[in-house]
Amino acid sequence: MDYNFKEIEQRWQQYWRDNKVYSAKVDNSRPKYYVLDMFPYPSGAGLHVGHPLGYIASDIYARYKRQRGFNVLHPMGYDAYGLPAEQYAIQTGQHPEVTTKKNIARYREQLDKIGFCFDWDREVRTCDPEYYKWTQWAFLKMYGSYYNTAMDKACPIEELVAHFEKYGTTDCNAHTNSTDEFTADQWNAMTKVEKENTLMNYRIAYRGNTMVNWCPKLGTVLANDEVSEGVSLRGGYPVEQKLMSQWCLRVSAYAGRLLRGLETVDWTDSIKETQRNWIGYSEGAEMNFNIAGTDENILIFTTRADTIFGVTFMVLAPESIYVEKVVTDDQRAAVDAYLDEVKHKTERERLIEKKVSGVFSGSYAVNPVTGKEIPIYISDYVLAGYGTGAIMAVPAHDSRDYAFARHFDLPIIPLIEGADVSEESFDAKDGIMTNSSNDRLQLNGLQVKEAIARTKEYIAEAGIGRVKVNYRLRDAIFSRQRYWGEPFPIYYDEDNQPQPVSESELPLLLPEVDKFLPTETGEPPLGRAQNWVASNGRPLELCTMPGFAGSSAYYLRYMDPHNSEALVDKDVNAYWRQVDLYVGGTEHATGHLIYSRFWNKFLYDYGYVCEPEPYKKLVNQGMIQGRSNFVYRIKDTNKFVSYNLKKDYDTTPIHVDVNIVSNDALDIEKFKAWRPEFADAEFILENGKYICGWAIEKMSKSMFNVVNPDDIVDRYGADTLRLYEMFLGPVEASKPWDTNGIDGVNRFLKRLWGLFFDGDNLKLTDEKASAEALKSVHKLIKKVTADIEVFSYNTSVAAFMICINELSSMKCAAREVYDIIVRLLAPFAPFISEELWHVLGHEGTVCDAEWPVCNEEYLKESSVKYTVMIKGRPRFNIEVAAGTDAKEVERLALADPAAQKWLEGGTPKKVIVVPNKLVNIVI
RNA sequence: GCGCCUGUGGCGAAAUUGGUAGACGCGCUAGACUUAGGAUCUAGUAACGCAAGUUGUGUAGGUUCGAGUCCUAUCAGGCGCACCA
Repeated sequence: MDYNFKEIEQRWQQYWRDNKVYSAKVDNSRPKYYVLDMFPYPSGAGLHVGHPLGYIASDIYARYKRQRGFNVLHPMGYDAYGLPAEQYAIQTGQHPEVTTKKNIARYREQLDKIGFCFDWDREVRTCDPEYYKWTQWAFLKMYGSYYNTAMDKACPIEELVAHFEKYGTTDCNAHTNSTDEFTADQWNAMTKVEKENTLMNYRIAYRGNTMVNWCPKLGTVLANDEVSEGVSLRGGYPVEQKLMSQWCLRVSAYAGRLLRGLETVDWTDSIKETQRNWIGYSEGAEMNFNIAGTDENILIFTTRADTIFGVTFMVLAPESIYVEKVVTDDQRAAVDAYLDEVKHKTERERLIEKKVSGVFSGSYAVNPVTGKEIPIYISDYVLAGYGTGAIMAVPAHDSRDYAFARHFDLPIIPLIEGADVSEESFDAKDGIMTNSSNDRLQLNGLQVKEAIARTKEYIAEAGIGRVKVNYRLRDAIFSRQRYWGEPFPIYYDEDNQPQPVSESELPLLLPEVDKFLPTETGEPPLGRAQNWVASNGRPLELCTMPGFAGSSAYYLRYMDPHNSEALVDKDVNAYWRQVDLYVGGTEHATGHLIYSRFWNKFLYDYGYVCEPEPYKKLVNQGMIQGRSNFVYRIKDTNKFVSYNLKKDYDTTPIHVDVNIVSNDALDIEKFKAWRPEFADAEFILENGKYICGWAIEKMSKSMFNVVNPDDIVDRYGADTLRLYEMFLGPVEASKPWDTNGIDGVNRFLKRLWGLFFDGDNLKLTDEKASAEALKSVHKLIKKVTADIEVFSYNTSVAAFMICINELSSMKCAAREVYDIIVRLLAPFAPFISEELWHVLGHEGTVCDAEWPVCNEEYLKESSVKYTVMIKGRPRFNIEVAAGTDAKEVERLALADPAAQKWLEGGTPKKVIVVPNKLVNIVI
């Protein structure tokens, strides 16, 4: 009986499905373990061989944990809302739901073949109303909340209203982007609309006028993490800045907690660092600069308070609210011209040009420490969105201020001893202060760090500002002018004010539309829907939510996917708690992984979930690149020359489908059939073969290097695919796919099979295993157990191969040995393990087979080999009884004739004995 | 510019964390078997050298009896952030 993987895999796949082998249930008597993969967007192209890499890695871990007695939750679902299905719908008229369903079916088929232990009863789809009901529910909760900065958590907005009614904004600890202040009387005198508008400055989900990344080609706004270098990540279309009224999430209120939370999770340093960068903590001070001749102040933020004596001018962002207050009549025309110019530049142009521009406002500000008057400029090198949108410029110690000062010929005052600012600014926070003392504040002679601290103290004492922490993280823009997304549970009342749809009306279903394009009047596609009104007849919001909405809390829904009363039941959540192991790509470092943590923390604030962080450990699988093959056509002919002969000809490399190449040798017949123009191609061969060239490139259709996992499964079986993907290298590393090496692992499985069967007969016996065989297999237990814990699967697979080779050469047929091997192999190659598990006479399924324990007794050696090093090289070996002490080993080594030959009768300078390893003799 | 990561055979990669560098697999070479096949098995395979030996982990130093591993500098590649005050 040969290893018939096709038959085995089909049979067990069916069995697992029929018997719901991988279904998980809450069981308080057993410890839980939650293994999660980032769920895929079901694209039309299907899976290629790179996609399952992470799934295989997590599947191995999930199966391993189960064998170790954990109650494992390992679900899978689909991130089903997204742009590609909608773009496809626009082109073809095909409803995105139809496309999505079709793609999901295809994904499921591909995933099933690979033998994952997903609990499919828990599948979620973000576009399913039963699912997005809870996305909408969370949005309503955020709408009904504000961020209490004293308690450092979200609280009901009603509490804020009560505070306003009693005290106005006095002692109000609420996160806001508004600087407005009002008394209780003023609040109480406000109209309903005014109150609503004011509250929008506090809600966690709010409607705000913000500068957004507008992508005209896609007809929608994009989040910061969906834009890179001025173009959209999806599609690569140009993106411009535009002031728009949009739904936003007050993610910035959580910046501090998102930052601190990173210390409590087990993620790689690089991804934590990426998040830290994105959150952008900076500690500094806010200071008020009086506008000369008025009682108005300009608030600035600086991390270099110590440089206050070197401030020679101020700069406002063009969008700054202060601009209007400082423009004088004679500068009005110049300022307007500049603002106009800036507005017409896209962010991309601004970045590319990088030339100094700006305009004088006409006004002066008073330096609060020196009392000196300094000019106020307006320039786009200051960003409205960071800090206060206004800076104090210190050209001597900031390169951007320096460039500006040079351009406008403004004074440059050095403040650090020995700093040469004739050619460039001195930006380092290092040195001794100078030129920095007056009767109010003395910094001269201090180190920069001391000066910063001293200045901060002074600012507080003198009441001209305060110590302030600033974050780069901005609020998330939550509206998309698109069809294929979650509708907002929001309608607009008679005053055109947004109002929440009642929770009892959720889910608010996505309506049908005739076309998936904006309306003639430029409204989002939902504007085409008939009867798109709330139960009270008022019009509903036309935007939909962005992609990250549905993926932010999906891991919670898996815990309790069919609950119609709650996102997740409290007791159920208290059992599964959080994801213990999360596996996915690094591309979500600043998107999904931030939003999801934010969303989780918000739910945590209300006690809906019991853990402040959603993902305890994170493993980032690497990308699998493609390995392209090339043929070389001799110019102006239809003749192709083999790789190693091409240097004699003038050739053009042409991508050739990797599926008609094997070990870099071209299948000429298939090549001729591949494309009509190659039908009568001629070849110059080497050794009777046509050898192709190769290169590592991204796996993509256009490079003809896409390898489909289905093809591999058909040819070698899922177990071989799984083992090979793991054998390629560390899970975290990016590496090229090269089908060439797959024979090696396939051979391993065949050999294993061959150890069980001799023809149709079972070869195994109940004989006692030899000490040698036991040693080999217990070494394997030790190695594989240690490797799995650190995701070093490639070395595990190697260890299996070594063990099988050893058992094979010692002709071991002892059942007890193979019983252990099957248990160990089960997470890696579940199909063949399942089959062999039953061949060994076991009942049940191998995924419940107990994980074997290494018995160190078997590994003990009676004697130990020491390598003797002389002059830094291994020279000979000695063998001594196990447990011989170091002194004795040294004596034996020196007594050896070989050592004597090197020593030539002398004595060694030094002898080092490393226990059980080596003796180093220094002469 | 700031921050993080990675450099080891023809290729993918190992190295018990400071102890015989290159495990394991691919490829390659030779051989065996065979109704030539993209099957199986055996042996070899870092480089130089007939050999004893010598040299080898991007480069240059350093610490150490001993460095792929630790320290300093430097080069190359990748990733993240970026007029962030």
